[in-house]
Amino acid sequence: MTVSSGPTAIDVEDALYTFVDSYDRAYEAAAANQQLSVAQICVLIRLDQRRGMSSLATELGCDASNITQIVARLESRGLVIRQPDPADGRARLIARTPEGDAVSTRFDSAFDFAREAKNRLSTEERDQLIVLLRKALGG
Amino acid sequence: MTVSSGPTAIDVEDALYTFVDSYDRAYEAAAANQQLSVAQICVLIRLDQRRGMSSLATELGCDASNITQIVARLESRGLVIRQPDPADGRARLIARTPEGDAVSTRFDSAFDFAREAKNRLSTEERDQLIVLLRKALGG
DNA sequence: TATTGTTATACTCTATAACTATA
DNA sequence: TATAGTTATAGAGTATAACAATA
Repeated sequence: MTVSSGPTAIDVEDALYTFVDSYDRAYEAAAANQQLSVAQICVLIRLDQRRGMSSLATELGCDASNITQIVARLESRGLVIRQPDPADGRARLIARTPEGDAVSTRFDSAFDFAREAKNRLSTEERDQLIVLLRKALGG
Repeated sequence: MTVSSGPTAIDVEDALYTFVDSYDRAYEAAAANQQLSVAQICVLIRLDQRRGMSSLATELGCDASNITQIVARLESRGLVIRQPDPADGRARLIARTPEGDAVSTRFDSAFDFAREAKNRLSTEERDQLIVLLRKALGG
């Protein structure tokens, strides 16, 4: 009876935790790199097309009043603007300003974690990883 | 010239984002299930052995004053206690109460995301996933 | 009536700075 | 002097409730 020295020496759950934690820390660091919080970046990068607040709240899984505040801070920094929705007098369309576009682009450059992870794998390994992650997620 | 219909039809970066996002949401939901924030759970589950505040701050990558407040809230809910450190008059040792142990255990039950992910994979697939995640992380 | 968004409020997370007590 | 922890403070994230305007 011997103890395995292969990959099973550590648990999948540990490996997942380590990876997720690293991902999250890198994401937060990249946001901080642009002097933005994760919440602010999450809104900003979802504005490739202008859109309403409620769809943002739904997609991000938070209350609409939360989006109001985050957008207000982004607007006060000149990264987004609120426009009236010609099709619905109640709604506002949020759009990135040119400066908001620039910050969003710089964030994409700064967040290199996923790109680097990808680059460390061969084409076959990438396919394997996608299959395994999808299977692990179920549904 | 045909378009691939295999796993490469989606990107590794997308798969990683989806997985991490699902993991994070499940973690937060499990914490909320115990009426605790993620920050509070992060402290609570690291108290299997009693320990000082500064080591918690270092491990969690935050300021000591932050730990002071989180511990104060956990203490006010009866989940941890602050004890004097017999070996260092400046330090306090934080320990879980029996109720804190119970909440920590219930959190472990509630957070079934990683366990479920593991259970969807065969032994060989688990080994593959560990290898790929470690390689993707580099170093 | 239902929906979109805002405002007021309250609690939590978080860091910085200043502080006390001890090493 | 350096370290462990606290307190005060301020900005940000978050939800709930009440609200105005519009559909």
